Amino acid sequence: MSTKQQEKSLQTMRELMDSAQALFNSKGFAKTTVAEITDGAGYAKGSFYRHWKSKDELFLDILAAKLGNYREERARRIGEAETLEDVLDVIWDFLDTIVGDRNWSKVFLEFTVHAAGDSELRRKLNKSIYRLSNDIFAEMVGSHVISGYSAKKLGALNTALFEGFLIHDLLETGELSREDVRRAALTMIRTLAISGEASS
Amino acid sequence: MSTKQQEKSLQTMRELMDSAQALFNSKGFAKTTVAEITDGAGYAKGSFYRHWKSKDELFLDILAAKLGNYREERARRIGEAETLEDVLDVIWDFLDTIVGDRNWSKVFLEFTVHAAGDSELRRKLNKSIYRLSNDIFAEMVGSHVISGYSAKKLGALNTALFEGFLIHDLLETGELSREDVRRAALTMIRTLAISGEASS
DNA sequence: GTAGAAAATGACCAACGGTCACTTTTTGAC
DNA sequence: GTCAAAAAGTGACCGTTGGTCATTTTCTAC
Repeated sequence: MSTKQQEKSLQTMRELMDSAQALFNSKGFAKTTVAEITDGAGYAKGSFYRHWKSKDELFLDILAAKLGNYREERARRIGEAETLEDVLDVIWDFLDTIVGDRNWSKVFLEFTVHAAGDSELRRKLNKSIYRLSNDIFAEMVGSHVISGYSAKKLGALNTALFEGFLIHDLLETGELSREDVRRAALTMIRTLAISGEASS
Repeated sequence: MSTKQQEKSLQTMRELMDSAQALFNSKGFAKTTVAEITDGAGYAKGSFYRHWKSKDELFLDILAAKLGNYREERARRIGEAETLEDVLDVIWDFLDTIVGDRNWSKVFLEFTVHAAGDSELRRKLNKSIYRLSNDIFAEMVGSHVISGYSAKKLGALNTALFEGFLIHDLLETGELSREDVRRAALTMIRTLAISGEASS
């Protein structure tokens, strides 16, 4: 098995991924063409399909590369967290990391919605580590919930508020900062975890 | 000025809009082609572009038609609302109306994200009545906020939670019901409006 | 009945994601 | 060094799609 050829192949993939990432950032996922990606890295269009089955697969790879680094870090900090506030801090630091800069969060959301129309792709995305699964969330906050409210639902609500903020950000209405949302999420989760629902 | 011709033109538009709406519901916005829309109504593709500049414009028209009916109703009920709970009830009834059935809410979100990549389209969508503007929300709930928290931010948070739920729904993770989210929103808004933010 | 205007048509175009037969480069055995 | 097989790289090509436009059909006013 030729190490040198494998290395070359990996190098090409890295170059294409870098080119793609830069383009996704500036133009979004849908508006970036495969030809632009390969041109940007100095290859022909056909080369792209030696490495990925489709543009979607490339995106999943970029996503995995972007997030893989943070799993360990997160696991360690979760172990240290003692209060509900601590846990939510870790979670939101992770979410902030995911979206990084503004443009990336746009692309991220764009792809999420795009993936929803394709059950196979949707499955892969849900399986990917990006979405903080409700099970993990429940495990993390479960011991802090004293009201009897479902911990998994709390996780889903937290994710909903986060992803809703991505839309807010996307449409540039500019009312909320990331910090506003983070604090509001803490307030919501804490109230539900301690007192349960407001009676109507 | 020919009344009969105008009427015929309007009739054609209605037929095309009906065909489009059915297709959007079953296949989503992106995957529905213009040719399918015109075929479904018994016209040729070129006819479509006599009535709309693009598929995007058609969607905005459908949106306006779908929501126009509910403005009056909403205005009346808002006038009658006395407590914060009443106001949020009206707002969430309106939001429920917007998304109607599950499929339409998918399409709705799909288009929102699609529009984000085009500044002109984004402007039109934000201007459209679908997004409950934060100003209106502030006007509606302002008098019930005693904690000093910005009423406009409350509106934006409410919208974020709603739109985040659309994503949740889209990805079919199935943890939350619409009712769950509605109650969680009430809890969040009420806590922030009365007590302000949780201290961390 | 006829001229002009509006509605309807479908062949056509450019752009795109993806395919594939072909060329170039690399590798390992001799 | 030679050579054959395998991998990497190429770009012309395909099907689909949103959108255009010269042409035909239908309707209206007189």
